[in-house]
Amino acid sequence: MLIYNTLKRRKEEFIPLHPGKVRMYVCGITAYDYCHIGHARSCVVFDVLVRYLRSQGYDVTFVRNFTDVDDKIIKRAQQEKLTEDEVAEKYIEAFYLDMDELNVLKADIEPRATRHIPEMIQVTQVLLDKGYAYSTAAGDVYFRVRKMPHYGLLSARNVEELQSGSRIAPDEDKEDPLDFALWKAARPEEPSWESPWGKGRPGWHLECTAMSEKYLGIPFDIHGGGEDLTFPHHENEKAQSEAAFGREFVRYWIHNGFVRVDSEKMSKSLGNFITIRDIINSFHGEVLRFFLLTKHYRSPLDYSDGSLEEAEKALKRIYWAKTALQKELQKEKWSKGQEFSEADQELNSLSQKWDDAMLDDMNTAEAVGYVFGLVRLANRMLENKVFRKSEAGRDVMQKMLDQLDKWGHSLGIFHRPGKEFLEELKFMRCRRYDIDPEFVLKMVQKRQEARNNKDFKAADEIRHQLAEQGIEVMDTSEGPKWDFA
RNA sequence: GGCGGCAUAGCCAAGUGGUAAGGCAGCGGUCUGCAAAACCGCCAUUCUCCGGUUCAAAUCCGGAUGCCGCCUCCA
Repeated sequence: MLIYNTLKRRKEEFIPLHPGKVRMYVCGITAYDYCHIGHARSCVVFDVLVRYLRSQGYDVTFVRNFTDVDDKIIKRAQQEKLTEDEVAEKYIEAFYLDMDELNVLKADIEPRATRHIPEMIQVTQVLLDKGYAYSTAAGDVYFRVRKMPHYGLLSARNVEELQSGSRIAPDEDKEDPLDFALWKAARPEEPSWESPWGKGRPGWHLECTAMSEKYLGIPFDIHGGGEDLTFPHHENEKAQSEAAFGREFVRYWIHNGFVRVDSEKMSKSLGNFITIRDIINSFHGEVLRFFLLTKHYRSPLDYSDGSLEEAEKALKRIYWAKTALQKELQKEKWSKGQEFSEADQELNSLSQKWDDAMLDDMNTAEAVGYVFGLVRLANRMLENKVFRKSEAGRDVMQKMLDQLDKWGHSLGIFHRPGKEFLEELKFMRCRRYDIDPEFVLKMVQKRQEARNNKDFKAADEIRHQLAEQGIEVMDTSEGPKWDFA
């Protein structure tokens, strides 16, 4: 598999350190607020990476942390009149609920910073012993950035430029403005832990070093996160880890692109963020997940309500085909004769292309294109009566469904029973447009009565009435059905 | 100011040297009492612009313009 390594700034063949095993660490959330679509993207992207690596036969150990001690949590605790622990607990719980909606799997290990204070103190002590860190009279401990010769390699900047362009607040106690805190001396009213340097709390970057070393060992294979973490977080994490352990920290650095709104980064500080729970009020979680995968993970992704509507329609198309296949396969009698090797070959070809796309830096956008290739193939074949009724056709149909399942397993979508999912979508739409499904059903029944009486004029009137609300009535062999246009 | 990225149809979007995937919208046809879905056909001689390299460029190089990100907490 080819993976774009931020450190090298190019795609590289992914070769794990231990054959068949992948050790992967992704920076999780700071638990002080509800997750927005940007968090959703990061979580979904790395969830797909884990799923796909597993589908390729790798034994993946996936660690995703929770930052539960931090300035923002402290501030939030004061605002909400809760303890820091309660704040973290509240938003971690919310995180899990959101991830369930998005069908994001739990990581194998989900460590929290506050439960690894001794490990962090130990790393700090090693850095002090090795001369990479220094403590101040105030009880802070800082990392000596200039002592690391390759500092800046990951984020493509050099220390001189950082210095000159510095918006870094000079700190009286720091030897150098570039130095960053490993340990912060306690301030009143803030959570703190005993340490050899007095009471205090860990700096942000330290937890990832301590916990990844503990659960994965160094070096490990993949470290991921949003691209805004590249600097300073990952750069600092890398520096302190390599200084402490004296060897390479991470082999492949993977960063996902931002979600944007009106061409601007979605972020807390800009206040233009939309939370996951806002979305799933009116859109199915799977629609959001699908939308997030329709663009390559490293590109910026523009969010709008319209783009979700579009994703919903596209996803619906896939489920329609899935439902049609499932329905055909319920038959019990099948006829002999006629092969459908062309369809079979096309299916194989799509399967190959899909893997090629995923193996090339996880190109889910291209891969989704091949899913539609299958949808079109399935629909086309389903037009053929002989195909639908023959054993050979049945085998191809089953293979199509299996393929869809397999792809869906990696992408974390298309896994719902088709009919059920389409009903759920309909329900979401009713809620979004404030339409009463009972009322619609009544109208549909009324129209059917008119139709039975051959009163097509009255029937059409109801059709038009419903159409004004964006509702289509479909006359099928199983009676009338309705859905949004 | 420094560093980095992006620019493909009405919209979204894939495509890093071999002649423009896919989705949405739209148009024509089949099907239908009328529709919807589905199917068939159409929908970028061209990839922001200007130069260059090459038998061959959306893809490589140089320049211009526009947009965005990082350099401060941020997925």
